[in-house]
Amino acid sequence: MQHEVLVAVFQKRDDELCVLLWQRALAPESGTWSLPGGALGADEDLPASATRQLAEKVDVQELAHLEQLSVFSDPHRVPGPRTIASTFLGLIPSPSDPHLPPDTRWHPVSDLPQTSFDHGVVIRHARRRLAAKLSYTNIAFALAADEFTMSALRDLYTCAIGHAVDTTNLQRILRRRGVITPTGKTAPPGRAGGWPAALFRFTESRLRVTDEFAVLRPPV
Amino acid sequence: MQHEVLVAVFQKRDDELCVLLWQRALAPESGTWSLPGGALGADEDLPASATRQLAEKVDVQELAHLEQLSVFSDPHRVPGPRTIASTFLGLIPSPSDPHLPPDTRWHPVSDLPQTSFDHGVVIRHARRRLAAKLSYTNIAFALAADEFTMSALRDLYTCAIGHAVDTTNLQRILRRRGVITPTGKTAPPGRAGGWPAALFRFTESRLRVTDEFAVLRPPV
DNA sequence: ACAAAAGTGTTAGTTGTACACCCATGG
DNA sequence: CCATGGGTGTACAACTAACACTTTTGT
Repeated sequence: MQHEVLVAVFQKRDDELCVLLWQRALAPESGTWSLPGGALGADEDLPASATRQLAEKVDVQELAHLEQLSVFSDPHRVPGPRTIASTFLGLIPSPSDPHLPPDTRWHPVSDLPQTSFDHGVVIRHARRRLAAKLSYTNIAFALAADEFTMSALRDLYTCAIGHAVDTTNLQRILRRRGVITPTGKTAPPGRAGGWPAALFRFTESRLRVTDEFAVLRPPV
Repeated sequence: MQHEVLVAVFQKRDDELCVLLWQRALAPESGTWSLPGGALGADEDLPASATRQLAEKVDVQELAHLEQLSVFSDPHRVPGPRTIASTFLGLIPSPSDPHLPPDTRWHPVSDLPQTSFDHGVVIRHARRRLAAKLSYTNIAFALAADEFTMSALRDLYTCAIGHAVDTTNLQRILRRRGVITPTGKTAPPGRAGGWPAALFRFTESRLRVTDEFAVLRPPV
């Protein structure tokens, strides 16, 4: 019984949420696109393995967040010896361009190529998890730049969550929760003019739940 | 490399949330209390294995809900050959008393005995997950009876979530979300008198998220 | 001057909590 | 007729979505 790790690595690129995939050269399912990953090593746990695989195979170093998703354990999920897959969600900040091997490419999640085995399901799971956590945690820190304008952050939320987001309300929510902090600095306006935008940063760069109990919260 | 399944099975018993544990007779860690589970079979996936183990070893048949928690993969989490543990949360409805082997017993989660290996961590994870899901899903269906009064349901929430819950508001929330439905019937009052309580049932008996987006919800 | 982009403010609606009050029943 | 406990209603606070208006800047 084998054990592999699969990571759905997301990054925002050109106003699209993208996922990192590599194209299989050999059978089975040659030509289809796979998630990065590989066999679990003898003396590492799953998160360590995921980090190592990404560093080794696709030169991804700047992983800002990594979390476990579910385990895929169908005895016949892949041909050959039985292999259990532990899947992960990985996030990379936006202005960063890791060096990729030639068979590896970023694909917009809205337009995926044919994926290998059950990897398409994994990607959908990961995307749902990301969208959900954007609304009650500070997880966006792992996709954003160190410093950013509100409109950049709005674009990030918009493409990651899949629908329009109001900049004003987004700022209100994130500031009240203490998720973002103004730096005091401003960014120069674009070439079309406009008010110089204030710069913000995420207060923390570790996952934190910011809206734990929507209802049935404990009494004060 | 071995792969085992561990299940934290919860039930409300006597106004206490309880978890099912069995006491190890042999080394290692003899005398400590363990979660039910065992090795993953060659031709079953993880949920099937969890269900089978419970049915075989502790005669638990009425599992109303089962979901995956995280995987414990520390190479040295247990002595002997390396064993990866996939953990699950299992729920059993309240008026039900499965036949248990002599070494197996229900333990209130507020007063756990000494647990084996990392099983204590698993129990805490499971409990947190349950408490969280009570507030945004209909997961309580798996702990409640077929029909119940609001005060019975309030007691269930109170002991599962760990703090007082207002009956009136609980009913309002759950009815608005369509989680519970009145049956029209009433229960006779207790021996001290009082208004006969209305009976309700859960609208669905499959997990459903009822409060997906607390904020940043999609436009109508 | 004008358009673009960001800041400011307001309104209205929803949701949840806390709490007071009313009513049916058994002793 | 009273205590008990469930039902009904209201007041209040918190939050959010939607959107109009104002201000600064580059062309």
